[in-house]
Amino acid sequence: MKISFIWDSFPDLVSRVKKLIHMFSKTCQYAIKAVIYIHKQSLEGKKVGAKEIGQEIDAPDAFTAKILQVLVRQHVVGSFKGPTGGFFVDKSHESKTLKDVVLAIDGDQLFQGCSLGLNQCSEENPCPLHFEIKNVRTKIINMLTIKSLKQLAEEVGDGTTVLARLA
Amino acid sequence: MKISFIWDSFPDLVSRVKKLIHMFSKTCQYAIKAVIYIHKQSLEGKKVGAKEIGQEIDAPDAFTAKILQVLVRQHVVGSFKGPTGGFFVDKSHESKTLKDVVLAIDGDQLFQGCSLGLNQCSEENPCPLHFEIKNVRTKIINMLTIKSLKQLAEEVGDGTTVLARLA
DNA sequence: ATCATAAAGGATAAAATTATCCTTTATTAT
DNA sequence: ATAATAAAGGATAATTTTATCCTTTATGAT
Ligand code: FES
Ligand code: FES
Repeated sequence: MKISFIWDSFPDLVSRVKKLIHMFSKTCQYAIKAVIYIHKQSLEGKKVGAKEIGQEIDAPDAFTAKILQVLVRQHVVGSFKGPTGGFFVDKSHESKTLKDVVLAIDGDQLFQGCSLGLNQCSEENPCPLHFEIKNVRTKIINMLTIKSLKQLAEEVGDGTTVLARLA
Repeated sequence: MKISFIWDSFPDLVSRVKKLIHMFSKTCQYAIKAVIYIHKQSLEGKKVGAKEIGQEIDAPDAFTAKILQVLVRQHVVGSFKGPTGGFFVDKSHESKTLKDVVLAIDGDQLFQGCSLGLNQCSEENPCPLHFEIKNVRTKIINMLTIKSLKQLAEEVGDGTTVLARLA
């Protein structure tokens, strides 16, 4: 999945400072997809290994394993070692949401930090975007909490949504 | 402005995959602040140099200069070389908004790309966040277009908002 | 015309993020 | 008990983003 840009062909014409900024870090995108996949498999009572997860979400498996370590420590998902081991979720993970996944991986900058990078978001000394950003944050938090991870897993299960795509 | 984390003190306790993800890249944060500052100075008919801009927005000035090159090429701001030269805005930049700044620096991923990193955002083959993300995007675009750059500059001018903070 | 100034541009360097590999530890099946 | 399996963890590498420095080009002041 190598992404190419039109301006890659004309370095001297544009020589633009290119970037691929998303709302979530790449690591966090993997984490979100991994957790949804684990939920999906847990619906059928299956535990899954890091390798399988990596393949299903189109992420490098060693890196996926690292991310899963964090998620286990933060109790977003559970794990067992050894044969028949793997990652899973049970009753104890029921209350977790995508917001918890994002917090575990990307931290709270998206929710709490100053969007323009001032040392902290402050009502007394606000940056130019401060007051507008609140609506955005409300929507983001809503997006990350409105549906349960189980629901999201079911949507993937019935083909309504997908965790990976080919070309 | 060195940011320290509580878990830096307990590497073995947490050894978390830490990250500082914002909505905008650091480069884009600089760009936004730089453009607002240029507008502010242009209100008083002043052109400003990259060095001064860097200092006012608390960004490295050589790096700020690079960012400004891109913004000039994208016609978000204007520039003149030589003595009495510098960066400025005039009538021809009146219609530009923060959205143009973000597009110039971070590209359109935030507005168009798949939030979970699938090769492209697609209605037919949507990722689990696809339908929810739309509301968020509407809000983000609103935030970046509701106020003119001139307005934002005036708010900084009268002290309502700030581009940098000390501690 | 010459000089000083400031942006433009090229080449590198530093830091952070993403990715891989290999060893250790826990668990299960035999 | 032993061997096989899979997560946990450590070390390191590749890539991308951020940052610096130095040279060239354009412009205005003298
Ligand atoms: S978002 Fe910048 S100060 Fe609150
Ligand atoms: S945001 Fe992922 S497919 Fe549209």
